[in-house]
Amino acid sequence: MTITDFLKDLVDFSEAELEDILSHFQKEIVSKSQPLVKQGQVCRKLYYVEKGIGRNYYLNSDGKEITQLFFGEGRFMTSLESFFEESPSLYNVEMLEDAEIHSISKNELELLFEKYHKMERLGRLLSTEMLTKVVHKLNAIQFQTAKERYEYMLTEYPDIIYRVPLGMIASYLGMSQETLSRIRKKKIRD
Amino acid sequence: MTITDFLKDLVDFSEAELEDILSHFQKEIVSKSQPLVKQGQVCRKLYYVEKGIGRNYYLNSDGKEITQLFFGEGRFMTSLESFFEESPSLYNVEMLEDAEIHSISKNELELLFEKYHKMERLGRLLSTEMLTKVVHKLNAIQFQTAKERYEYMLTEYPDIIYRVPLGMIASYLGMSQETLSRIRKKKIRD
DNA sequence: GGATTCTTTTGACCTATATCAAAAAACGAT
DNA sequence: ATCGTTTTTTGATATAGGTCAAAAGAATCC
Repeated sequence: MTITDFLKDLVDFSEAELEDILSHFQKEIVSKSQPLVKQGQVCRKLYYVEKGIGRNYYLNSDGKEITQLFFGEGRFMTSLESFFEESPSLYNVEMLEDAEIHSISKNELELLFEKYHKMERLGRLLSTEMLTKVVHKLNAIQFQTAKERYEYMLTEYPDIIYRVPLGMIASYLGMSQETLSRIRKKKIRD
Repeated sequence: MTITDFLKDLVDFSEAELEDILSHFQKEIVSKSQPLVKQGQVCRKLYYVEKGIGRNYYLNSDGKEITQLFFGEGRFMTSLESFFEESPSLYNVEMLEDAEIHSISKNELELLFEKYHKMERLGRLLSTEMLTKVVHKLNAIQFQTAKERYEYMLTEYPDIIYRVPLGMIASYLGMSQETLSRIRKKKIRD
């Protein structure tokens, strides 16, 4: 879904508003694995994923990559706490495939929030959407068995699960790659 | 912190705006454990906690209470996904002490969002604040040991940790009460 | 199209944390 | 203060899922 359609769907902007808003976004073609945000930097951009899948991840104390969130097509992506709190990012952000994204800086976004009531509304809706998404994940992680978490992933992100490496999904679900491999194997048998 | 001060701090409303907005909130004195939202109901109210501590929790398949979030003084509280998605609540919501809260219905809130650009901004700020809070918790839960999660709780919610029963904190942190008890004991020794 | 690198699977073993059960301590109401 | 209830602690035991290491399978590249 193009960013234009996406914005229109969420809030009924006039053509003029929409044009103005879109003019503040920059289209970027980024290649797989190219870092968009690095752990430790303040992330000052918000991205819309038009094509591709993004993720944010961090390196734990053993140097292992832990994926925190995936961002599919038609989603806004950023290093959440860093962007909102202007704090050093806990995460790296990258695309997992060659991708087309649209970026806007925090400053410009703030200006748009000031300028348009409807834009502020858009911001609120995106925030709450992201919030419910994270709450769902928290539910899944907190008290479910590894198998149940995998099943959650299957229903919640069927599009993503077959497009990204197993190890990333395992870390996203809070389990080791070996465990996920074994669960998946068992699943196929039943 | 009173709701009036809280709102003023976040967005610079005029006196008239503030008065109008506050007139849509209802002050409620609720007693400890009185259910505000029940699992399965759609939660259509947002609460501001002026005095007391609230939580939402659910009963898992074994009938055990699992606390998902605490809401301290000066926080907005609701059953997040239920309120935003108008879906049946996964959680019960209650106060853990006799409390003073201020409630507003979703409808009235929406009207205020329509009416005031600044109100929409307030909604966005609250949403993002809640979002970063949940992201922090997710970080803590996903890949930390039980001990590390307890330490996270100590720094993030020092006010709450000594005011609510151990079992609730344990379930909030995704561990058994016994484990938390043992961790705490060890901590005291060092 | 074979060599190289990356990803997934499999097996053996280990550990953090769960569970169960019961004692001890703290709390609350009379 | 005392009885009953709730909460916390402690000990013994069980297990889900982790770690390590190596093999098997895919993907990528000159």
